[in-house]
Amino acid sequence: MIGLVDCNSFYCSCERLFRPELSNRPIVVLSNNDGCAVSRTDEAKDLGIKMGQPFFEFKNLCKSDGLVVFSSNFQLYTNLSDRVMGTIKDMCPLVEVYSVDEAFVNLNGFTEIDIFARRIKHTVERDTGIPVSVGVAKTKTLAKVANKIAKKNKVHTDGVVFLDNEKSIDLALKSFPIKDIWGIGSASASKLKLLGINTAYEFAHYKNEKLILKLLTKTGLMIKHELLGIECHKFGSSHEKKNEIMCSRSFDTPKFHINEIKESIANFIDLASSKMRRQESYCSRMDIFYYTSPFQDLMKHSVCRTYKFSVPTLDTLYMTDIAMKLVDESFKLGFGYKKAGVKLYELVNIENVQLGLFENYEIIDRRHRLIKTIDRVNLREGSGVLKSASCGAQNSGFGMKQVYKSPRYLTTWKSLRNVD
DNA sequence: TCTGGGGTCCTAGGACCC
DNA sequence: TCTGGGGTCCTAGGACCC
Repeated sequence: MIGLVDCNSFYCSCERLFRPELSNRPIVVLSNNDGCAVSRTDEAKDLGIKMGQPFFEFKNLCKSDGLVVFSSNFQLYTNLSDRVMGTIKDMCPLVEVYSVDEAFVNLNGFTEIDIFARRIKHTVERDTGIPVSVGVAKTKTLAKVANKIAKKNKVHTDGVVFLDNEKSIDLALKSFPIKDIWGIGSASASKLKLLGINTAYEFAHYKNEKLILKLLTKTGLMIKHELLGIECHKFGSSHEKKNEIMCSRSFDTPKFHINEIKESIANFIDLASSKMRRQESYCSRMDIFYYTSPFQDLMKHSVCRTYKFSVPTLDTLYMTDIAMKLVDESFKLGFGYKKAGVKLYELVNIENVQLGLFENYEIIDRRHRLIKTIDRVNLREGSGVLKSASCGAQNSGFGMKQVYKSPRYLTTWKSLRNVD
C-alpha cells in the first residue's frame, strides 16, 4: 500500500501559521513578480479564484471580500517543508519526497493502515502546524485519487481516505472527473471526451487500449493500469539528483539593453551552477534563452542558444564567458525582453566525466579548485558574496516585484516573532 | 498597466550509417 | 526507366506536474 501525504494549500498554510488571525479568511499566495495565483485557501477558491489566474483580474476582491494576498516567500516555505518531511520520515522508514508539499510513504507490512494514516496526519499537524491530507491505495495514481477526495471532503472524511477494496475504488472513480486524474491534463482530457470518457471509472474500464496508447502514449496507458490497481510508477522512482537545473525569471519591466540581459543571465548561471555543484554534477550542455512577452501583441522575439561543452564542466566563470558570447551573437536591438533564463542539462557524475583528448588539465584543475574555493567562501559568508563581475554590482533580486512579502520568520533573527 | 518557476517524460522527425 | 530498408542517435517541442 502507498500513502500520499499532501499539505493543504501549502504556501497559504505557511503564511497562516504566523498570522493565526487569518484562519478563516480567503488567502492567495502570488507567483514571482506578484504575477498570478499559485496557492489558494478553500475560502479563496470559493471566491472563484483559479490556479494560475493573473492577479490583476481578482485584485478587487481584496477590498470587496477581504481577500489577503502574499508575495511568495520561498525561504519560509522550504524551511517548513523540511519540517513536514522530517516529521513524516520519523514515522515511516520509506519516504519518497515528491515535491515541496507532498510525499509518498510505503506502507507495505504495516498493520491497521487506516489508523496509522490518521496518526501521520495528526502528528504532522501537531508538530509543524501545517494541515495535511492523506490518501492510501494500492498505486500512486489511486493514492492521488484518495488524497484528492480527502481534501475535497475534509469534514466528511476527516482528511484521510483509504481505498482498499474494489467497491470503494469503483465508487470513488465513478464520480471522479477524468481531468482531475494525476497525469491527465487538458489536452488528454479533451481527447478522451471525444471517446465519451468523462470519469476515471470510464477511463479505467475502457476496452480499446491500443487507441489509448495511440492517443495518450504509454504514459496514458500506465495511468489507466494504475487506476486498475496495477503498479506502474514504482515507489522511490523520484530522482534524488536532478537531470537538469534551470534558473529563470520574468522581469518587472521590459529590458531593452544587452547589458541587462547579460547581467541577468550571468546571475542565473551563478545560481544554477552552484546548485549543480551541490549535487556534485558536471554540466555537458547549457541553454540560454530570453524572450519578449508572449501575452502582448507587440513585436515578438525569442532566443534560445545551446552550447555543448567538449568536456563536462562545473566552471561558472567559463560558462558565463560562453553565455556572454551567445548573447552577443543573438541579441537584437529594439525589443523589450520580459524573461530570461539558463538551463544546465546532460548532467553527469564526477566518475562519469569523459575526458577530452586535447584539454589542458592543469588549467582545468586549477580553475575547478578556484570555483570550489568560491563556493566555500559563499557558504561561510553568505551566498553571492563572491561572484563573477558579469553579475553586476548590486546584489540583484533580478528587479522583482514583491509588494506583499511576509517576513522571513524562520531564517532571519530580525524577523522572529515576538511573544507578548 | 498588470500573466511564475522548476522540473520530468515522451514522441516525431531529421540526419546519418551500412 | 528504374533509386531500400533498418537501425541509431539527436533535437525540438508538447504535455504534464507542483
